[in-house]
Amino acid sequence: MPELPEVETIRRALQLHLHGRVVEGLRGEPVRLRRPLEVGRLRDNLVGVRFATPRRRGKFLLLDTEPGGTLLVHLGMSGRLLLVRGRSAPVPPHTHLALELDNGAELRFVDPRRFGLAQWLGPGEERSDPSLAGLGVEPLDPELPAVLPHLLAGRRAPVKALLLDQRLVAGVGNIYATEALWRAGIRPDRPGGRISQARLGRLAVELRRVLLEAIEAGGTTLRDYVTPEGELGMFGLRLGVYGRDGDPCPACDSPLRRSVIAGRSTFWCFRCQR
DNA sequence: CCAGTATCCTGCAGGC
DNA sequence: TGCCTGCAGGATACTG
Repeated sequence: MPELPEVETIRRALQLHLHGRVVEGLRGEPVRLRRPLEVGRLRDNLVGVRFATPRRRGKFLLLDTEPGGTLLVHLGMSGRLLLVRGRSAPVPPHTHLALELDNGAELRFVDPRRFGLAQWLGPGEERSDPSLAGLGVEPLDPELPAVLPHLLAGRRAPVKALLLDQRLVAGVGNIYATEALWRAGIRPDRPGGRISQARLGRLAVELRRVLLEAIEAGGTTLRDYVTPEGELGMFGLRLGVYGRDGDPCPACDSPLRRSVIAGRSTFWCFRCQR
């Protein structure tokens, strides 16, 4: 469920609490995630190494190690990373991987729906990894406004579906695509190639703004979002339209509508968005 | 190449 | 109370 801001929030927490830690042990089960979890390979490569500065690319976390190699993590819809103090804490269901750290804490990967991913990337494998190689522009990249018109040019698919396509823009998910389109005043079902330059400029600005605000707020809380420290994210961004079918539009009081685009729920204002 | 749909999973809320 | 349905922050393998 995490989108870019949630993943970035986790990355920052890991920067504080995982950076510099050495892996002393690893537990896991060979469960089928998006790709099969290769426990043996993870253990062989991770035990004894030290975590360096964590990176993010789109919704992926890249946990680099010294002297080399990377633990690649994607949280899918329901994945969480938890940093747990002490190893006697009860292990909740769907904990697929646990890294025992040299300060007595434990990094756990929990993912009930198993759409997520945890995989070892050896030095150099990052470039050849299929899901990383195809990722599009980072939406916080200053070049986004210049690039967005080219990405959408000639496309007839709904602009919302295009925003969700990680090969075009990497890191935008259902919530922030929905919110950015509302802020920009663009109907989510409008064909991507039929939006004026000026309005695409506004979309790029609003997308950037909503992502930055969400990062500032430490992500968005829907139901069960939890920071890596295991605390509920209670200071999440206040959403304008997502999940508010039938509620009055915060801008014009018209009842918000729900429709389905690219198989995903979309919320929008018939009056504000054209 | 592009657009649209089905599918992988579990948990939970709401209706009856 | 229980059972059933639909829905969930994602990505990808298909089909036309």
